[in-house]
Amino acid sequence: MAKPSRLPDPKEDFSAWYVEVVKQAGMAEHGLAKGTMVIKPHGYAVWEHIQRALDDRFKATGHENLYFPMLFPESLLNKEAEHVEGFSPQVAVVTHGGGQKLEEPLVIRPTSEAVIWNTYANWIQSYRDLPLLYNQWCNIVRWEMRTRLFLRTSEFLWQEGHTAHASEAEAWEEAVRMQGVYREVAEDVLAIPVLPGRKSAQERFPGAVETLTIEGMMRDAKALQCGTSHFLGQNFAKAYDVQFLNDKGEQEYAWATSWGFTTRMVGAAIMTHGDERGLKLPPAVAPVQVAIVPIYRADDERSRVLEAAAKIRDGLAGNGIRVKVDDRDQHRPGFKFSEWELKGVPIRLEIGPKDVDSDQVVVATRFDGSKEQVPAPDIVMGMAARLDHAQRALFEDAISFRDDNMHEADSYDSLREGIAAEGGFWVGAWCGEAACENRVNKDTSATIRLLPLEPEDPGGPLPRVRENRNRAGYLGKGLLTAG
RNA sequence: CGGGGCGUAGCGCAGCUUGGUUAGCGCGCGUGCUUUGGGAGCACGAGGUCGCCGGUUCGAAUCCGGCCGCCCCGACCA
Repeated sequence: MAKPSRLPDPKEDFSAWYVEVVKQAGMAEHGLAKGTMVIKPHGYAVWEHIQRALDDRFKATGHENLYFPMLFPESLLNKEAEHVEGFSPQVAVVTHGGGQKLEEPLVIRPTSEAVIWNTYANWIQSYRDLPLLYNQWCNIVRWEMRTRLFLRTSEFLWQEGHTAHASEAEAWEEAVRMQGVYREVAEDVLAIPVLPGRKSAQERFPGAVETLTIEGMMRDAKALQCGTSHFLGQNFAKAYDVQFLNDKGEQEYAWATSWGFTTRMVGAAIMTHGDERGLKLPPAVAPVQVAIVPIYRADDERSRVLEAAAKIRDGLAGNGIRVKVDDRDQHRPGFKFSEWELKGVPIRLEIGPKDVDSDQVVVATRFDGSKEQVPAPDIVMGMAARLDHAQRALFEDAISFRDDNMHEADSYDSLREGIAAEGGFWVGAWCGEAACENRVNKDTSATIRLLPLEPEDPGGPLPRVRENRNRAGYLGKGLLTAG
């Protein structure tokens, strides 16, 4: 069997395991400035697949990409009261340029509502100009006190959608639609099961009327916010004076949404699917879906084996599968097996002289650790199904883990004791008062991760909500706030 | 901002208490040979402003003062 792992045991020290696996698998490393991150090719490629999955869906739902500047005058941020209060503590400010002190400091965007709505004021005059359905891919900077690779970095990559609408209903629909897109990408692409809902007032985005969220459970049974879609009402339109003439000839403030999905989700995939051997990447985002490890001794074996490997590689690549032949001479097969497992490659093919002779290939599957011999001619045709199966298996495994760690609390004591003893997600009734929310946090270190999306709708998106539907909340230990 | 840790070769570390002449070890790296079906072995070799500034001393990685930076645990947050 396998040699002892060189990674920390995720069951004993999940945090240490996470940092080590990110580094050893070649996903990312620390940058020079505090909290910054160098995203390495293996990590960036995962992000690129996430980008594509999202961007395709944005386009399909009628959005266009554009780009706004990273720098804008500090005063712009100050126009929306809650927004400035929420963000000013973590904004990086540029005070000098060209060797001189700037007359007005510039902020590095922590998010772009301010700069975008300031510009939308010029773009929107009539209801005929609406809706604006725009998105931008960019980096942003938030001066966080505590940082972790991918999960919370001072600078991170994301997309931020910013839409403007002529009616409240249309904007709300948009916010819900994009939450749905996020859920689809989280679940179908990253194989991370998420619960959709809305945030409590305290947990809302600064300046939002409602914040819709999708929440995932990581392997330490803690929650991770996986994407948010905000219904901003008319708050930003009022702050930046974005009015339009409606079809009745009246001036009206535009209705807004914004929504974001970040490089955090690379970390989320790591924390949802990894094990003591390293990553388990969902095939949909795996930079390499199939790694072929050739095994040989002498030169004649080498050429025979590599020839067979190349043939399979070409067949797989021809079917659109991301495949790589690991023909490095400086490493032996055992090393390569371990390394590809660490890097989370879903399928590994082993081809040696014996296999070439018998026209077979050994197929090793990462998610369950299985190995089997398969006739070489069947490999190419069967691979798409294997990858689909791996994708589903990761998702289903994550669902059962989450369900095993989801509980209902029927009293305050059972909630408090349950969280302390078992952690995980807890569903319980909540009176809606901030004071009670704070008390729960103080007593248990848990936060309200989400509330039902539509309280009145008995067929609403939240399962297992108690009878008093608009008073129920999912409580998960916050990933970084739990004690 | 509190608490803890660390800064010595690409990475991980020892050396520092008790100052001393060519600053070590493991991994990695280069060359060669033997190896190759679960993280190879041997030999030779390359690689260092000991975080920065100042002080003490005949002599500082080591002692003293100051500064800077990063990581980890909380509070803030995607």
